[in-house]
Amino acid sequence: MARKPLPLQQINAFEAAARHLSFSRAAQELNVQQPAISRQVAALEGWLGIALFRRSKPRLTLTEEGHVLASTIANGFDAMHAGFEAVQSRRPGGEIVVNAAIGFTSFYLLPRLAEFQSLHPNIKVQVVTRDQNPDYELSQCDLVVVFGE
Amino acid sequence: MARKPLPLQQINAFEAAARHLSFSRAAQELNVQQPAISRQVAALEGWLGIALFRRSKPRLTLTEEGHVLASTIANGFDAMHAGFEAVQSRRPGGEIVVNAAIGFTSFYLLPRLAEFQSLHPNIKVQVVTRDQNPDYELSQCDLVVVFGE
DNA sequence: TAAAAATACTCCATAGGTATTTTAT
DNA sequence: ATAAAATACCTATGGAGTATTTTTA
Repeated sequence: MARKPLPLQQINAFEAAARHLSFSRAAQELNVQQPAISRQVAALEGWLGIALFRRSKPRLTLTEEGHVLASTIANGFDAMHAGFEAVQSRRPGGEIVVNAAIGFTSFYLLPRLAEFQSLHPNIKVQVVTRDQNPDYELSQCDLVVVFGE
Repeated sequence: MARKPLPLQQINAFEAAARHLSFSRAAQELNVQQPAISRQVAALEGWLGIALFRRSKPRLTLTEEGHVLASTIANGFDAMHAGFEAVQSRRPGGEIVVNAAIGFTSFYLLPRLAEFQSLHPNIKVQVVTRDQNPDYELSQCDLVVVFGE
């Protein structure tokens, strides 16, 4: 069940460097200096015991192994990006108006509201207590809590 | 061409926590303390503005969004693991014969050999100490360590 | 000789550790 | 009562920055 830990920082640097075929430009993209990329990539290569780039002019080129690794890492990143997209797109927004008696509100609703809010931070919940707002248009509420009848 | 940066550390912590459904056990797996996981996951949730876990006893449970994210991240990690497998499987095998003085061997070489071996399990390293094998054919060695001239 | 990468060195911010409190059952 | 997560506070190490050297076309 346990996974071998992935050297994620190094992977990150390598992924950018592989896309740009340039440590300097990769550094720009990640908002760091060129030596940072150089070191992370070197560390990854050292760890693997495999050269991932050919340091030859006029531009960097990927070795065979570098190619393989770069494309699978790209797939991995794509998968994760897609996951974030999916999660963030299903964030429901909007507002809910709940109408309930004051007792039910204080003893049941409010204690549970915090958790709900932390679960759905961008849903606005407005609680209208019937006792204090007797004239409130029930038709404007999304949820009305009634006991007995 | 540039990608949005992924919060990889947080993702890593979350991935382990999601698999174990426990911050404490995730911490064990990653060889850190429980608060580290707690903070990384909290940071990720804060960043997304979405709760990924329901902190309820007897065990942690994933929210809907947590589920989605966990499985896509798992896919991403799988892809990367596969990439490393692929690259490492084409690692060179074979045998290296190292010739060195006994002092250097015991104080420098041997302490580092274990790590090298775990990194390259299919490279056989044979260490020949000069002192104890004075007649060994140096030409049969792949690496001879010499100090002074 | 010019460009990009590697290296040497210093330093600091980010994580992580320890101790403790809070929470939920 | 207990087991796990959250919080507070401190520390330290990994990784970044600057300056410089090396490489190679």
